[in-house]
Amino acid sequence: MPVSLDPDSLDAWRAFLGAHSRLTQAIERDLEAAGVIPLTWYDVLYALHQAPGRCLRMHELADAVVLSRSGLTRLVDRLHKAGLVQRERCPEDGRGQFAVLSRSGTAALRRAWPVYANSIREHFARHLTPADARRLAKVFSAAGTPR
Amino acid sequence: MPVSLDPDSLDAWRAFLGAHSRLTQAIERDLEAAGVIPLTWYDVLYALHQAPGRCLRMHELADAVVLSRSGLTRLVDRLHKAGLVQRERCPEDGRGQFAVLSRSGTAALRRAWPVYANSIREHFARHLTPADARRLAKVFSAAGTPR
DNA sequence: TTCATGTAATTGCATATGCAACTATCTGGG
DNA sequence: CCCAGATAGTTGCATATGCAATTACATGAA
Repeated sequence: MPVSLDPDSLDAWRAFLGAHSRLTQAIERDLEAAGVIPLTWYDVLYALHQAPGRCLRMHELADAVVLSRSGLTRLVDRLHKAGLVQRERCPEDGRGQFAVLSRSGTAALRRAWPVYANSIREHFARHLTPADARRLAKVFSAAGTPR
Repeated sequence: MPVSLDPDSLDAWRAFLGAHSRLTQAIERDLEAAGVIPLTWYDVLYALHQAPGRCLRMHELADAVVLSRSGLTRLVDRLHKAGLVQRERCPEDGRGQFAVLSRSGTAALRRAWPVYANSIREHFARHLTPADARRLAKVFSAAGTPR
């Protein structure tokens, strides 16, 4: 096992970490200021929106948003309390629960989108060329995935 | 204000978020398994290590690791309790505190580095060409920074 | 000098999150 | 059928973090 790392890769990693912190803070600030749902809520609702039937099993949703099972349970609790998702028992598996995007959830997603899109463009996309964007999407889809 | 975002940039953003979650989890797991300090501790000690005199004012350190003042106060408390940093009053400003990297802190940093470097390479750098790494460092240094 | 205003850091409180333990259910081998 | 072991989800507990309030000090204008 090699013990070092080439300096450019290390620079890239450090820049990546720093950018993530700054970007999520900046975007959360914009969302908050506009009075729309926060980033983590958006991610969950978006994952449900993409899913067939606008619903997913709890563990699928946890994987989709990269959160622990327990973390997701409580996040969905909060979304449910806010009326943005419903919970449904799974008919084929008595242990299972579905999280289902509600009508209010869809509305919340739609209201947040212009703010979010703007914020992503302003803080993030603005710094990328079209080629960068494509390359970045490709590289990061693979990163962190088990070999 | 435009209301949309080109699809490639959105893909890049989503990939970026997902990659960050997966990568930090994977790397934390490796660090934990090897019995060395966690990522946030590493970041703080590294920032101190880079600084002239191996010490920084609390607010400089907070900026360096992108953490709130209160968050940093408590993180430094934990590092102090673990013996990895010392605290010192600032002679020119009675309100100020320095966080100073201790001998144990330097040792902890040195022990963690091979594990961390390996983990960064394995999970992250492995997916990048040298040109990617340079481009990425450049792009992310700017991202999230005030205009 | 003195006081109003601003800044550095810490603390109280609320929230978010993971791990481990737990409950309920499913599945397959006897 | 029945039970052992696996899996889905939730909950108790500990930790990490931000915001707002607080304390202590600094600075500059009158």
